[in-house]
Amino acid sequence: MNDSIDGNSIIVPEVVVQRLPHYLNILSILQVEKTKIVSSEQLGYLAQITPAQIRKDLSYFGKFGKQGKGYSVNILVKRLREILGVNLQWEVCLIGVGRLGRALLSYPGFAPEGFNIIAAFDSDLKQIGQQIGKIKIKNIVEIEEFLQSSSIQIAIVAVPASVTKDILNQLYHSGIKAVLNYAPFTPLDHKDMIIRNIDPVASLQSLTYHLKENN
Amino acid sequence: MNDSIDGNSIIVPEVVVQRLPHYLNILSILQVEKTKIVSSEQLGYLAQITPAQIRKDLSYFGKFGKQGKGYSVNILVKRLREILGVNLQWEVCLIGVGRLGRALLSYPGFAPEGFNIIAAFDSDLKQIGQQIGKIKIKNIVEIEEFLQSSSIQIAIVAVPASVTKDILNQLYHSGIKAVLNYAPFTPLDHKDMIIRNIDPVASLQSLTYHLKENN
DNA sequence: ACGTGTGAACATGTTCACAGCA
DNA sequence: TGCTGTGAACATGTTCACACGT
Repeated sequence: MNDSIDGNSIIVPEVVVQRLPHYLNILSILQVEKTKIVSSEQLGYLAQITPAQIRKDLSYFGKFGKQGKGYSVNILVKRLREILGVNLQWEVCLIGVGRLGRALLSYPGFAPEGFNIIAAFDSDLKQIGQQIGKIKIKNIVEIEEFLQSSSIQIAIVAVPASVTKDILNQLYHSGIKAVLNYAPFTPLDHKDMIIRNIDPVASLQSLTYHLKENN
Repeated sequence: MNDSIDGNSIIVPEVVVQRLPHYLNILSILQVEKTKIVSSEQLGYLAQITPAQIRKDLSYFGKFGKQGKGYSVNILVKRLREILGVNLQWEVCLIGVGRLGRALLSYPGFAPEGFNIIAAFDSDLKQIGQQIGKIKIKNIVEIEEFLQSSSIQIAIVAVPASVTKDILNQLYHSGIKAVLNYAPFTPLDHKDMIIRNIDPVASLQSLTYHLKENN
């Protein structure tokens, strides 16, 4: 119906892709706990997702389960890691080395998952040339040249909102294919460049909507 | 059909609520630029949302537009701020004062939007008692008592994954109604407590799925 | 007997297309 | 005329329910 082995014939809904890291996360914990087999029922309970949805989601990528038994945790972890590309190492560049950018540079959660920040850029002359850990901050004007002689496909953007649009344009023209954007944004869609936004203030604002409602 | 003035009779889809901060963001910029009137067409272009969707989204809350003209930027900003509750001040507590927690404590983006971190908790004895800016870090075991004698409804959680579940339980029993969770999570649903997750690694992993696909 | 994998039923969310008002 | 507001059409996503393999 679908297939994971030959070139994907069926389009996997984006929502499904975004749930996979969550499944993988829980499965990795089960793996550490030496759990061998898990049913969609149990996994659903842990992930707070209906068992039917889990089975449906996984079915986009193949048949991983054993009828009457459940899923092998090891096999499912292995396959999900392959599917997500998490088994690979990814080089990432960081744009913007302000307060937030620096926190991201020293965030210890990226490297163990295969995301390695190998270059950082800023437009502030006071920052440029500084050394942070192994990385020397480069001038943003050099980015296009730098990216064209590298294989970096992912950028983490932590610049002020006012320049985000220009930066995203620049990244697009430099061949960046995926962006994790921390700026409160105006993401004019670029085909072939995927953007994920992280905006804590927007998240808080959608929370207060509900708080306000029931008082 | 719906109404915003009397007690809400129609349930607003969650996706709609989550788009409102984005609209507000763009409208605020227009306001600074002294734009008086905006059509759903223009707003849609800026927000990368179809005009029909914008009109539909707004229609859940009332009729803000003028036929043949468009929307008054000022009025729409004012109303959206009221709808989201962003016109109010919100007291927030922070759980976990590690690397990430400290970055959040000094993040300058919360206060201007009415989100004020007024207390911080940790379980690490080396942290407890320390002063960061105006805040003295308290022992996590005091949190239930503290929250019961306060009106804080929102918590920002920045603790290790392994203790997230316990913390969320504790917050729930202390009457917290909304959580911004930075931990890679296992959010066993608590009714009457809304959780928004921020997980940069999960976001990156759903990005690599697409990068891996076309190579 | 048990739990997966999946078409079909259902629910939710988006877009269309146009009536109605300034 | 121009653009909103909205029912109806359409598209996407979720759940049901059961056939099938072990």
